[in-house]
Amino acid sequence: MDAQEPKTPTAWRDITPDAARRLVIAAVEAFAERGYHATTTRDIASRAGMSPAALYIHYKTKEELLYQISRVGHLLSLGLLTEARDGAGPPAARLEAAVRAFVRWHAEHHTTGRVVQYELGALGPEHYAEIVDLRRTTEGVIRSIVTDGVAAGDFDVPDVSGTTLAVLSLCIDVARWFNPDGRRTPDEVGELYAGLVSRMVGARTA
Amino acid sequence: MDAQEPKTPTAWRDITPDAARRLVIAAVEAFAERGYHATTTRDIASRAGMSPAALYIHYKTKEELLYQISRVGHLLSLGLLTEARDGAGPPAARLEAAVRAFVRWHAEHHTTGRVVQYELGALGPEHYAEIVDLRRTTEGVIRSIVTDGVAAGDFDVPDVSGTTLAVLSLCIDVARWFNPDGRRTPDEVGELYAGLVSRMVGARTA
DNA sequence: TGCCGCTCTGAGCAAGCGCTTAGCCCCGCC
DNA sequence: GGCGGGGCTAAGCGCTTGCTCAGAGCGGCA
Repeated sequence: MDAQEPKTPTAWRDITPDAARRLVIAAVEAFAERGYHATTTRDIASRAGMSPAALYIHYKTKEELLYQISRVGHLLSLGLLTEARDGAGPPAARLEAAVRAFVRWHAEHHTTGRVVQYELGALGPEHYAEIVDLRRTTEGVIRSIVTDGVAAGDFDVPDVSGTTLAVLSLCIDVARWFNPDGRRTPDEVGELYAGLVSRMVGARTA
Repeated sequence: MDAQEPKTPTAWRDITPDAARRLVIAAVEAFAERGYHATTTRDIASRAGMSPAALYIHYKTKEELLYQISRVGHLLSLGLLTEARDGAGPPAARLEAAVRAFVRWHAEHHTTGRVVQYELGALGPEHYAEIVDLRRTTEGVIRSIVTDGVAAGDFDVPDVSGTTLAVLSLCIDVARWFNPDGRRTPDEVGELYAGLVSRMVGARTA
């Protein structure tokens, strides 16, 4: 377990002050490992190298920590997706690029991904609603690429809505099973999944 | 919410005595709704219509309840899968049957499925090890069908291991997003997914 | 009728939870 | 050189948690 050096994932680079950033990183690790409800504020604080009370100087509640992680995580992955959608090239290439980037992110940041994808039920009602909205947007981005492909005659998709759901679901679940000590690198998983998704939408082999 | 009649899912039919069965069903609902750690023994007991203390007559701990649910759930879905694998017909048909059954089960019993698939981290070490073993077996069943298809020249799968993982992942994640009030019935999702998986493995169109 | 054993309850214990408070340290500014 | 305020800690409050225990109710058997 000593391979886990205390690197700062790029996601949290611009959180200040330093203590606040250490707290989010500690919270991500703890939430991903044990789940939100099984994680104590004492655990988060001690991982960040401070006393339990110090947490409350930077965050009002434990839930607010989860909310920040969830918000930033969703915005980042949504950004990757929109970038791919707005890129150049035919729908097939853009869908592959989107899947590659999305999957790569969920593998690379699989701890954050786990929190983002599987702990949102612990959010308070208004934060939950906000996150659900982001998720709907995310789904919309993939759907639009699929729709483009169908319209262009490049894809063969009988059920656009269902297939979109399945593609998104497949990519999201990477955060659950990905193991950095496993056989595949994030890039390799992204490549594999891009190919699988191409087949799912019946993309014309160029 | 009154559409939720207190039916007895077939999975728990043969648990006796009656109170013990009511407790598992209550626990499945509660765990699926809020997660294992956010569920209190008082909540489970009151859903089952009894006092908190009564739970401990039938189960030693709250974790044992989770273990029973996890064990039975894994065995049931594993049974469906092996049945499909050992059925008649070419690999393509058997893979489709497996996916159809597995997905249908995870949609129909999506509450149980959620607990089975997403709460196993809360199991104690020895129970966890036992469940992980069942999961390896499950993966092996799908892999063997894929391998059969490749050997028969019916599938085009560059990466058997990775594709198997993706297929399993896709099916499992149904438990997370499936909504019984949504547009799709379990049968429809099973059908959709069987088609998508066929494409993923590059099955020869019969 | 008397007794046993199974099921269940009311009351409650020890531990751990999220979070608060009072006060200390220390750095920058006048 | 004094002081104000942000960052931090030790202590602990009020509450909930998983779980226990002594005893009540009751059906079946002798």
